[in-house]
Order: sequence, then structure tokens, then C-alpha cells
Amino acid sequence: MMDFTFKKAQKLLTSKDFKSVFDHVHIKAGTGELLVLVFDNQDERPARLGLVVAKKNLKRAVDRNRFKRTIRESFRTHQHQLKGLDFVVLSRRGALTLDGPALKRVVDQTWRRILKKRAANIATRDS
RNA sequence: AAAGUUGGUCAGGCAAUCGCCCUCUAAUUUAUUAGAGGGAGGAAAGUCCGGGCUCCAUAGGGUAAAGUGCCAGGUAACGCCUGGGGGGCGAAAGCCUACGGAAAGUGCAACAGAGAGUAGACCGCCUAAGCAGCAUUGCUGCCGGUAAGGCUGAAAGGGUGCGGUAAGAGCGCACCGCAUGGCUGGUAACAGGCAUGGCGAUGGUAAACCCCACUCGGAGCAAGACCAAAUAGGAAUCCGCUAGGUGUGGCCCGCACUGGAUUCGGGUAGGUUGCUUGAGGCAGUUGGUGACAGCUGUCCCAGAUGAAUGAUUGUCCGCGACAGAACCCGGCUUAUCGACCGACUUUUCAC
RNA sequence: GCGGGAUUGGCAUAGUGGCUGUGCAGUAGCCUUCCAAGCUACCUACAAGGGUUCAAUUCCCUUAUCCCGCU
Repeated sequence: MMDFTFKKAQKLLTSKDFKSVFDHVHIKAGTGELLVLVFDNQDERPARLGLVVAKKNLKRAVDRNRFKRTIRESFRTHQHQLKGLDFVVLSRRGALTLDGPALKRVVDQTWRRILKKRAANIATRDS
């Protein structure tokens, strides 16, 4: 039975954690709705997630909460494929146009694209 | 039954799985596991008012600024609520109402108009006399009288009618309005009625200045308190100085600090706390027209700190709106698909 | 979360209880052989709603949008 919990250890908590991701972006992936920055720890630690949702893009608190919950839920179900990575997800203006299920599909696709890029990075580094 | 008015309640339900936050209990590897319980709103929103709480200086005096504005009550308090009065709308139930003072003072009113506030005389009306005419009358119209009618304007210094007059006029009278003084009812706002005045005292604007009455110290949990790396040096006590400077009130008075000596601790990053038992909810009862208050019983009902309520599936229905706590309450305002319960008004029909 | 401020043509910026100016831009004409400059004319505004007033861009209230300060 796989563990799909989402504890505090899997969140980026301090400003130091956020800074390390922002200063050393190894992989960048985005759509019109969101932007994902990835820091590669290159080990088997649990993946960690941080969210940056600007009031400018999503004005109502209800929309911001929905955006964060959807991404957390998707992260929770995909975490075992994402080990060793730290993520920062930022909202973009287009986030308002998607409803919950549609946003979830977009996020799921983004994880797959990041994994592909990571594999390519490792290949170039090894060669 | 239809049309309408008004008060209140609710804000998808149930089940399964995977997850999140807090509390309690137990176990241990001391941050995990297991069990139990709890987990957004009527507006949590806007931040428009009022209070608690905390610090500033102990919150004192004066002045400025600001706010409120029919009366009485409720409340911790309010710009809120309840009841009543005046005014407006409606056939009614009912709804709306910044509703003190312009007979203390100052100011403002474009354009038009004769005249815009100590009124005014443009067109007019009347008039001695003259001319015409048999005459009713018509024309010109001195000295003057007059303000009814016309014109302008948002507004023209009481209104309507009758008398009166050369023509007119509160000039006189009646009714209405206004003012003053009693009276009656009401806690009061106010209402009713009487007498007198005789409109030369009195148009509008106070969300113009202002006057009157009442309220008000300032900041805000990023308040504040505690534990504490690195780095840099400060704090308390006593003595001295009232000149200057500093300080959290817009300003003044008033108040505290400063310089020297002695003594020893101080506190930025970060963390902890403040953090939820409260002007609390529910039920009953008593008082009150009511807002509400008293008493009795009972319950504990979010407390996060990248910030918790979600996702998937099934099922039912009326197919689910606006929208997410961040110190806490009382209001107001704004957003909102709907559902249910009660009270009242009018019309029609039946008995 | 708390506390402040702003909104005037396409852009920038005055203004005040009685018909909204000014500059740049745009359009048309004049001038010039043509262009530029210059001159003339036109065009397009008081964020939205309600109230006070005879009259509101101005005074008052509500709403919307934007900006700033306090970790």
C-alpha cells in the first residue's frame, strides 16, 4: 500500500527554502494558467511543494483557495514519481478561466513534462 | 383564489475511499502511530461607525479640528435598534424621511428681468385739463396716485373670496396661513382649541461660513509581552541642569528623558505567546406595546501561520447563488440561485 | 489584516457651486514645387449610482477600479 499523505515536511516553509528554488532553477515549465519552478536535490528525499498565489491574478479568496487545493491534491497523488525535487508553483492571470477539473488536468500534464525534462537533463550531464 | 406588503429560518442530503488542521487519551522510536471528538458565513466581504483588549504618559486643563442633530427609551457603546411625533408616497397593508436654528451675524443666487431682498415701475391702470362726438364714449394726458393685470425667472415681500376705490392697496371683513400670549391632552416631540395682532416685524440656501446642544486623547494584534545566535555597544540608580533638543496627540500649558559618577546586563535574525469562555449559544420563565432586561437550567461550538473543510465514486432531490475565519464582539452597507414558516392589506368567489 | 490617497478627451495636466480649459496626438483646410515648421477649424472628457441645491465636475453618501505605507 503506497502512502499518499501530505505532511508539513513536504511543504516549503521558510523564506530560505523558497529562495533556494528561485535562485537555482533547474527546470522551468508553464502554461497560461501557472508557472512551475523546480530545484533538483538529486536524491530520493520526498518531493516538496511551495505555492505562490498572487492576489493580483486571483482576486477572490475563494479562487485562491481553490487553486491551491487543486494543485496540492494533484501533487499528493503524483508525489512518488517526483522524489528529490522541490517545486514552487506560481499562479498566472489565466488561472481564473479554468474550473477545478480542468485545472487538475493541466497540472497533471505539467508533472509529466517536468519528468521528461529531468530525464533529458540527466542524459546531457552524463554524456 | 389572485395581486401585494412585511417578519423570521435554512443555504444541497446520505454513503464509501484517499487526504488536511486542532484538542484529549494511550503507546513508544519524542514525532510518529492508534482511538475518540471538533473543524468557515449570513454576509466570514467593504472597512463606513461603535466598543472590548494592548501600548504610548498617570490621559489632566485650554483651544483647534471632526462627528452627530424631531422626542422618549434600549444598549458596554454607536451614526445602530425600538416606540412615538411632523412631512412625503400609496386605494390599503405599508414604505421613505441628514427632520435643530435663516424674526444673532456674514455670505451666495449665473442668465433673463423694471425689480433678487433696507423691493421695483418696463408695459400698464387712474386722474385736472384739452380735443372729437347729440350721447354712452374715444384720443392726448400736467401735478400726481397706484401695484390689480402682463413680462422674466428656480424663486417677485402672504393666499382665496367679498366689500371698498378715480384706479388700487390688509384699506376693511370672512376663511386659511403667520406671529404673540394663555388653556387642554401628552414624560416629551407635538396635537387641539381660545384670545390678540393686522402682515413695514417673517422669501431661499446652514450636505455655505456660522450659532446652539451633545460626543470625542492617540495608535492599532504588523498592538504588546517573553525566550534568545552573530555583530554593534547600551541600560538602571544617584548627583547636576531647566538653556536648547528629543517624544506617539494638530497646537499651547503641563509631563518624561538628556550631562557626570557608580552598578550590571541589553536584544537584531529566528522562535514562543497574545489566540479564543464570550456584553457566548440554546431552552424555559418573569417584566415591558417593543427594542431589550432579569432569573433558572443546560452546552463548550475553528484557532491556522504558506495558512486547514478538498478530491473521486455511487445515490436522492427542487440540480445547489453570493462567496472563505486570521485578536474578538455590536451594527450599517454591498453581493446573493432559491426553499420553507408566520402576520397583514385589497379584490373576487363560496357558505 | 490595519492605515492613507487618487480617478477630468487617445496621453499628460489645470480648474471651480452657474457654457469644462491648456499642451501633445488625430482629422481637414491654408501656406510651400514637395516635406517640416507655422496659421485656422474640428474631434474626443469630469469613474458609476443616489441625495442636498433653482443649478453639482465641485458639497454629502454608497459602489467600482487603481496606487502607496506598516512584516
